[in-house]
Amino acid sequence: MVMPAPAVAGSGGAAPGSVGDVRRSNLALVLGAIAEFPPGTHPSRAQIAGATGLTKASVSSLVLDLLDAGIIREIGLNPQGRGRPGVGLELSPSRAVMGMEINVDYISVAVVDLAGRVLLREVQERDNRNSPDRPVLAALAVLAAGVRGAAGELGVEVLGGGLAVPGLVDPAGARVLTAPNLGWVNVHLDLAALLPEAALGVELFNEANAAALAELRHRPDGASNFLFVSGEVGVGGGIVIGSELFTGPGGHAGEVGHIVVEPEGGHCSCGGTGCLETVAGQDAIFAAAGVATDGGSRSATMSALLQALTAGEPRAVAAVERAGGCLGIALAATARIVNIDSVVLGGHFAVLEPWLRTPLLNSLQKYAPGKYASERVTVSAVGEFGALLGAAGSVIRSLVEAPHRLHA
Amino acid sequence: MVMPAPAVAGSGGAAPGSVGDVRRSNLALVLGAIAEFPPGTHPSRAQIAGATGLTKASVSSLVLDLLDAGIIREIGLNPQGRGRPGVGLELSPSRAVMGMEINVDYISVAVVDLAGRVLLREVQERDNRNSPDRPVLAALAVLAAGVRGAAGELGVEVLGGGLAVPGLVDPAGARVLTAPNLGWVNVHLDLAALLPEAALGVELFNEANAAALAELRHRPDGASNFLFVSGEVGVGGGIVIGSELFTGPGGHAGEVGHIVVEPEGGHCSCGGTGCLETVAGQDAIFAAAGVATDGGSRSATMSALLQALTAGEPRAVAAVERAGGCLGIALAATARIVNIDSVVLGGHFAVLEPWLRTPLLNSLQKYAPGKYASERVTVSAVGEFGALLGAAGSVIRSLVEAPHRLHA
DNA sequence: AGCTTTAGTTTATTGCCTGAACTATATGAG
DNA sequence: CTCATATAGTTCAGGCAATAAACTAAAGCT
Repeated sequence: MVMPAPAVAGSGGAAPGSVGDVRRSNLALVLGAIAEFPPGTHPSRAQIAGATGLTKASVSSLVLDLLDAGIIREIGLNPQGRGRPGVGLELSPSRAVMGMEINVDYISVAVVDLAGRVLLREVQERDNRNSPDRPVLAALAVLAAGVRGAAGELGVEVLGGGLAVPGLVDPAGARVLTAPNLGWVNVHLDLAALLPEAALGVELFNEANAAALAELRHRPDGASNFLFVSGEVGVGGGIVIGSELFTGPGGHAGEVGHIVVEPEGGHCSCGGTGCLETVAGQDAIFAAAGVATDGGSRSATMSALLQALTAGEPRAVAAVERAGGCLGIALAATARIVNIDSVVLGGHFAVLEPWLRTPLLNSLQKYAPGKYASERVTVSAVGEFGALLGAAGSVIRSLVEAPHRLHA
Repeated sequence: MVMPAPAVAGSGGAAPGSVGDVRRSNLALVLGAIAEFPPGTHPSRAQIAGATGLTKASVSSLVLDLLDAGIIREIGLNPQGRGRPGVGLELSPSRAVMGMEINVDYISVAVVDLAGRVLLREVQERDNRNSPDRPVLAALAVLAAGVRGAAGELGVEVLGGGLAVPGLVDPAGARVLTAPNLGWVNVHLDLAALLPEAALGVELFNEANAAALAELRHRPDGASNFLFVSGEVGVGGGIVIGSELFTGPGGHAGEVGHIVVEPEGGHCSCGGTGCLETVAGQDAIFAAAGVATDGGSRSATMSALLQALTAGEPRAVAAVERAGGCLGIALAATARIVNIDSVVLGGHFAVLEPWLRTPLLNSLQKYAPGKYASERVTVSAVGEFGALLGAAGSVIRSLVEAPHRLHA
């Protein structure tokens, strides 16, 4: 069940294909095969040979490199009727990466081992709205250092990290171009300070994109093509195509929150007019539903909305129905442009799904008939920690795709 | 100027990376380097070595294979001041592919040599509207056979072909899923019959996608990321990202004609509501402008529209302005979803550009400020033969990317 | 003519994968 | 208990492709 088209020159450079590239490519192929085995099952070298098409001899040699680098380890035996049992292999549980998230109401970190298990997680409530970047990053660094220390005591080495933020990030690296709800514009982050001396450094992700990757890993239906819609204060999106995040040429694809859904609608913080976010963002829904309570916490307001919906209060119901209808228009456009037929609702869209679903499906039927089957409109499987887990998972994945970056 | 990230296992299969894959990858790398040199300049082996990063020895060996396969040939000498002159190389002018197109009002074929020169072209007017597929394909086969014979007399061998049709095609191959203006639904085409015994067979393309690829090849600005919008009876689109056609997971990305631009608008032939095509398709514009002449030819109606516009007739001007405004809404959505910042107008959008441009730019400013610079909204460089040339070019390109399919 | 410069080829070396033979370790039959 | 069988994993010779460096080829310059 492996099937990646093995590319040789991993690191995207202009290097021509040479013989050594084959080694790198096949290291990633073998490591990817190990990573893709179902959790709990530990493939043997022979099984990997079967899955990848490489010979047993090659796999043995490649596995040896990965063992030496400490990326994988041998674990137990796989008896199988007759014959010598295979030696189980798994991604090393003593190597890990750190997922980190900065959001409007909190900062959080998690340590995830290479096999994808969450070893530690810590959330700190913190009002980051309109807070400058440095103190936020300093607080995050303290949190990260503490968790990293705890991981060290468990004998786990943190190799690198991923940081998710609710805004557009510079795909090249360490710059947040705009994060309206944090009040950040073109902010350069000192990512290295978050995890000093980590072998792989820290990568920066858009929150919705990271959450989309977490969905990819945890989807029960195993979908490999979908749009993840993240409903927070803003409305974000992450497009997954062929089990890869699709970011577009500039790195900011999937901005479903700013698709025009009401040409004569209101102004948006992005400068546009009639964007989905002006109808279906949290603030917009709260206001339209009449539950906005300035000063109150966001989760309290959400509780009030849910209560109003349960009570069948017309204003609340109408607000959510309008949001659902407009979400449908945006998803219809997405289906036409990137030819996606599957949607995962996250954030408040997941919470409000019982009330949102029918107007959404009606809208999709009206504007993009036949493009989305109703069973392809689903709710997030990972919940509120999606961005955190996705940021970590993405770093693991990039290591799996280029293991030579670590020793070897 | 070469820089493709060289992938080893070209043919997408599950084959693991072996040593021989390096050879295939580098054959494509060398051939690509030759193909990308400006027309008229013929690179030497040494120049290719510099461009690709391979050593002179490797290039010599790879070039020998390509010469043996007849894909390239040596042509003249490149003196350069001191030193031994290099031997020029170019894609073989005695090998060619055939571009073919079926459209509403005509069928056409062209023979294009591997260097991209159009050797022969033939257009046959024919009313294919609501014509069944077999007679159309039979007529096309006759036209193709004639042109192929003429090419043979020039000493040119036709290796394969590409066929462009105005509808959604099955990415796997030979099926037209739906072509509303031909009246075709789920039609299987016997492509092999078009070019019997051609080494590479015949590939099927969507018309707008093929035209987008032709734009890519002929753009004066060298843009490698853009949306091509094809205005015909229907409105189609082709998305080019990183010099590659982006087709999405199902193969039908870029359907800009069916983005919702007027949520309370009219019904569309696709079953949707308020699609761009209902406002900006040729029939819609003609009707709104009051120049619809049933029975008259399409080009006569277009002339009437241009005359009305030049005369400043309010109804015609308003129709085009409305189309431009709605086109802006669709392009705004595209910018958000795939993060594209450049648009090429084709078909009637190119013809109407003088009247369309201002309302389009105003609309983009209103709905997606900052996403498209006005100089990134341009008119097609290839004109009406885009689909034809693009279909041929795409087949050449696939040969360049996998030269081992031919002899070698 | 002879020096310099650049193009292209030849040769030895290296790295990696493959295939086949070989060793290791389990189950099951007699 | 022992031997046949089956499967896992390793070792070793062979081949292919790229590299580096030396070498040959063909021009201009003095």
